[in-house]
Amino acid sequence: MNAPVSTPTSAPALTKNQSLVFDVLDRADAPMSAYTILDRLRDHGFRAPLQVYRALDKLLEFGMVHRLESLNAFVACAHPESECCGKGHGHGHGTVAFAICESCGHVSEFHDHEVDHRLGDWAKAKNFKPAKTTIEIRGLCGACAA
Amino acid sequence: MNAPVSTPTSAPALTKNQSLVFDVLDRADAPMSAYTILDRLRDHGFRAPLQVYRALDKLLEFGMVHRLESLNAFVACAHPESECCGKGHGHGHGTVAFAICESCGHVSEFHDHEVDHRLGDWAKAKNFKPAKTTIEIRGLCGACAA
DNA sequence: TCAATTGCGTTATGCTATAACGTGTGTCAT
DNA sequence: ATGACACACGTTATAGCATAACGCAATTGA
Repeated sequence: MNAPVSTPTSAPALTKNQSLVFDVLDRADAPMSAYTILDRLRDHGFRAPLQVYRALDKLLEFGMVHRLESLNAFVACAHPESECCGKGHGHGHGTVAFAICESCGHVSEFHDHEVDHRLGDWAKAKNFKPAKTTIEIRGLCGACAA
Repeated sequence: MNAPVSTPTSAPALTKNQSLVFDVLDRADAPMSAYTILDRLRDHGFRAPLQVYRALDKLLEFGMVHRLESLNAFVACAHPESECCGKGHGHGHGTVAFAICESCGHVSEFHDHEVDHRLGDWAKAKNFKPAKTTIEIRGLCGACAA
């Protein structure tokens, strides 16, 4: 009784734990640490960090969640349109960048093809084979800077 | 007897602890965690993580060391030429990017003005005020990919 | 049916980072 | 000089992030 359950709607079928973790992240308006997610899910039977980390690993693999390296925290992917962020099966659309407001915590996810291109060129010139690229801008969002 | 000691040579005068930490990083051929640095310096009287973290904080502030967010580790700045990386007093030269080999651990530090420019444009358009930008490419270096 | 795979739960542990306290030492305005 | 201040330092304790290693249950498919 622990296998993924296919939903009427979208992409890869999520297990119960994966759904719970994703829903928490998707409803959040700021990144959450694994332990914060754990606390949110105690009422649903979560007791240990591994339950969260295992779900997160899968969600990351599915491209439904991003990890913010500079925060050790996680966010739901902001543009669920089909194969969002690179691996799914489809094409994805390259590296995603994040602008993180240090005041309100809000995160904007965006993509810049030219940036991708420049970093790709550098890699090619150096014979470096990129696996995963992290771009995170920390600062103040428009609302908070005002 | 705990004040910075001015050296004949370069930039900001470092205290004993700061020098020790910097030397360890500078001699390393891969990023080091704070705790690894601590272990390297036990023989020099280091006993606690804070001794390392405090030194690192200053070295980061001086722009002599970079933190790799995706690794929770630190490297000495690769181009010590004068005011390296942004804050010193001088101008610096914008955001630095890192290519991190997941096989041999080697880190290449580089700068791409166009990438800076594009990210700056995005920020301007969104009215976002950047404070610090992280760019890290993980993958395989030329030598290891071969 | 049986082996392989995957998800799950639990306990224990390890790694990363900082809080809070007190000490000593230089600087400098008074 | 002296006292206020800033800063580096040392120590203990604790907080926060992540994974190892064990075993069980269910699904899949040869």
